[in-house]
Amino acid sequence: MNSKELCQVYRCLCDKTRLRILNLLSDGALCVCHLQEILNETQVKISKHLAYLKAHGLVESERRANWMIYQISNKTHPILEKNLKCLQDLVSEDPTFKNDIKRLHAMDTSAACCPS
Amino acid sequence: MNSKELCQVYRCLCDKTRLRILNLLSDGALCVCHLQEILNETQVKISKHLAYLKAHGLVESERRANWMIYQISNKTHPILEKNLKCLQDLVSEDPTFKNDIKRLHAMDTSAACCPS
DNA sequence: CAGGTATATACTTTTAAAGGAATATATAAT
DNA sequence: ATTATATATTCCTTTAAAAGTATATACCTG
Repeated sequence: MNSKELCQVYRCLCDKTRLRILNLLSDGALCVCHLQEILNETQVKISKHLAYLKAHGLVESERRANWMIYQISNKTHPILEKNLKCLQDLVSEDPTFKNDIKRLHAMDTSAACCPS
Repeated sequence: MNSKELCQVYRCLCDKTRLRILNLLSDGALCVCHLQEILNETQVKISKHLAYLKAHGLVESERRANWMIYQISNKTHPILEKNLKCLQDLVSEDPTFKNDIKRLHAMDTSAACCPS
């Protein structure tokens, strides 16, 4: 990874919505509608941020029937991995991140869209 | 540190010039003119990026006669420290960072502006 | 094929910030 | 006081990207 790619990773990380998405995906794969529900944001907003993360290699997507399942890319660079771990460390400090995870775990995962 | 502050740290990190500056300052305090010389960028550009980093608490400055000496803030948050360490790890991978450090070490530090 | 659901894209407006040119400020030297 | 040097600030133009509205696409069901 060179300096330009590194900047791009940081650009991906410097938006709160994207940090919340990455935080949730660090816990496991999720479909758009679940992210939308947990973050309580519009479909467009979530979708565009996911597109941004995907365009820069931070996440991958896979279609499952009507749903698109997103997950942290399994080809991530050490730098990104370290940053995602930093993010985990911060979860306990920030109410937003903390609450997102709480809502995720409280969520009904029996729906058709849920990755098994 | 909350999610908003975290985003701001990443915003500080998502510019190549600022990463180069932080990389150099990780090695020790430097005046503006030295940064300018090593990065081979205009005075305004360096000065504005330093102002940005200072405004967001990543660096501190101190006047020494005609010169302003900048250094990594000694009140940095663990998250930032981890990221700066990541940056160090990357130095060997990226020619720009590598070369900057090389130029720094080759530099004559006997000038009046040099922090002792 | 028609209709519904989930997601993506296009278009527009607004905002942050990057970079350059010119100018201002602070200190030092004479 | 004047001049020189180092650095900061202001003004301007341009660009990236965020958010919203509307529309398009993909897949499923009947």
